[in-house]
Amino acid sequence: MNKENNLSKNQQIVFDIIEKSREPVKAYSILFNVKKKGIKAPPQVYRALEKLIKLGKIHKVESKNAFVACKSSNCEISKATAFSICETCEKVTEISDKKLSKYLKNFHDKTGMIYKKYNLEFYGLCTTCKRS
Amino acid sequence: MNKENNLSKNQQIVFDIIEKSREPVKAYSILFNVKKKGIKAPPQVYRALEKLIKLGKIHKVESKNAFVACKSSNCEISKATAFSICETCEKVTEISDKKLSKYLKNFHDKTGMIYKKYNLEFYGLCTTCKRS
DNA sequence: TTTCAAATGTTATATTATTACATACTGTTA
DNA sequence: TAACAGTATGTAATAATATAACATTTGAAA
Ligand SMILES: [Zn+2]
Ligand SMILES: [Zn+2]
Ligand SMILES: [Zn+2]
Ligand SMILES: [Zn+2]
Repeated sequence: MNKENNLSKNQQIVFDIIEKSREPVKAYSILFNVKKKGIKAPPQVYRALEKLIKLGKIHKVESKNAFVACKSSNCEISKATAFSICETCEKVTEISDKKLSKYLKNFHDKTGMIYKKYNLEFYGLCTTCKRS
Repeated sequence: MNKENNLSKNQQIVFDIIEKSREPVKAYSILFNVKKKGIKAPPQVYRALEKLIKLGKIHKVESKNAFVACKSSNCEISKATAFSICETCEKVTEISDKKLSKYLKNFHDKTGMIYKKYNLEFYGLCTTCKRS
């Protein structure tokens, strides 16, 4: 365990990769990149990912099977995630919008189901790609 | 082509499976179920799925890698999808809530990105599982 | 009837994720 | 300290999901 932040060795290694990346990282890309650090097999990566998600340090972008570090300091444990995804350049940005999250946290459907978590993914054109 | 609805043979076969199911269906479960109808290989299923999604006849539940028939008559071509997913029984329901979809269609982030599409997945406890 | 786009058939392979089991490390408590 | 529980690690094998590539067929329209 790393005393600073409670991450184990493998968890820290995996987190560092994701945190440094400017784009969502795929599990096998992580695996490839950490071979030199002694992580050799998929389960080691997937376990670290699972824990990091539980801790809210990273999120999975479901439609891309890829992982991003949490950029929104207020989602300690990630129960409410929103992303914008550019369909052209594939850039992914975490949306932290108080109003949006409030709206969605308070949303109830007709059936009376209890919502504990949500994930929202917007697809479109980022400002850079819009211009070109 | 089936004149009734513009679906090709394979598309119709795949759609029928999904439509009849009370739960989201996985691609390889479809494949298994259509072997008897002459569809033998993954690409045949994935192509049909892709087309059906484009047509808005089905949606992919991203966090489950599974497919459901569209229940909301107003999403002809599916650019705005929302689901509720029970974490206990895995039941998935398409949410059609005018206010919600209006809110999300009009949502804009700070960056000025243009949104063309979204997918929202709520996780929680359905009314049945809540009781037990 | 030529033509073109869409759909199909087929083989192989790529990518993503989990199972299963053995071992080691960590902190807590008897 | 010794025993214990919970967490983390290492490793091999395999399951599950998805796509590439290429040949062929079909169907509607010009
Ligand atoms: Zn976050
Ligand atoms: Zn872009
Ligand atoms: Zn729908
Ligand atoms: Zn349920």
